Amino acid sequence: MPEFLKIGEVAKKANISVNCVRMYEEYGLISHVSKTKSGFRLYKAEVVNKARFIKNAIGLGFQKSEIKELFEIEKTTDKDLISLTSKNQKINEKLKLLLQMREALHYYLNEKSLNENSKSSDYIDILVGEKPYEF
Amino acid sequence: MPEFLKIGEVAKKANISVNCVRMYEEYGLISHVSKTKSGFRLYKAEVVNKARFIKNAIGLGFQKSEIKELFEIEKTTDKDLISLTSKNQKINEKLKLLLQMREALHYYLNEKSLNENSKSSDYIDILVGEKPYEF
DNA sequence: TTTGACTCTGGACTATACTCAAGACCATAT
DNA sequence: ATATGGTCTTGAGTATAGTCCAGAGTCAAA
Repeated sequence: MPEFLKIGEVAKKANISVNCVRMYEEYGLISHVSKTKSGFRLYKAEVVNKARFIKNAIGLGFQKSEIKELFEIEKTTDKDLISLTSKNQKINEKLKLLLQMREALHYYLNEKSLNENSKSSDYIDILVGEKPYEF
Repeated sequence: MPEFLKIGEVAKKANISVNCVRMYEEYGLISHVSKTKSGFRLYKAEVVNKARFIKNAIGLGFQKSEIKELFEIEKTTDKDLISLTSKNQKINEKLKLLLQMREALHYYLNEKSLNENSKSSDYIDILVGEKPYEF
């Protein structure tokens, strides 16, 4: 007999608010398996991972509509692989920018503290992509 | 004699709206070097990169306040390396999630289309991090 | 010198993703 | 049985990052 979770437990485990869980459900990103006779939502344990993922993806600038699309990819026909590769492209663009940011921080944390000759403007240049980081 | 850009040129090159450039400036993320006697803002060419970066960073879920902090890192004393490493941590978390998303998509794009035995639920499991992707 | 494109300031409006509050019901430990 | 805390629905309010508009001034080419 599977143990179901009430909304508060899901919220706590996913580290989001109860209202937020309801919002995600309202938007069709997650769903409950059943309700108690008194109307309490009951969720499968997997929902916690999904909810946490949604929160993280939103923190990465994805919109709920995009996240919904990601969840529905398994239902896509072979024909709309275009939208799939466009998502992959978007992810790669985000990755590229994050790596650029990380390189700039690493430059600042390592090189600058060791090398007095490094100009402080180099950091910003690497950060915004004006100067590639390569050493 | 350096060529300065008017706000419309910055906006066009950075692929954002004129209003957006003004918002970024108002928030202290960018600034103009001078104004024409008639009051038109004049920007250095580098501002374009910075504006594009700001837009991208916002698309990655960073807030303008965080981006401002990133820009001000060069002014930080050696003492607040804590906040620096926390930023690095945040970037690494975002990278991890993006890689997870990319792996799920790759799984869907490659494995699933070739292997009829792959379950469609595997994709979601990899996507939300319930099942690591490793092959 | 007039036309059309650009810029200025200021303020209202929008979209997205929440948060908070009210009033009522449910669950359970003491 | 009752107090405490969780949950329900509905609806209003908030934060962030913008967009849009009005009315006025500016610039440059025809």
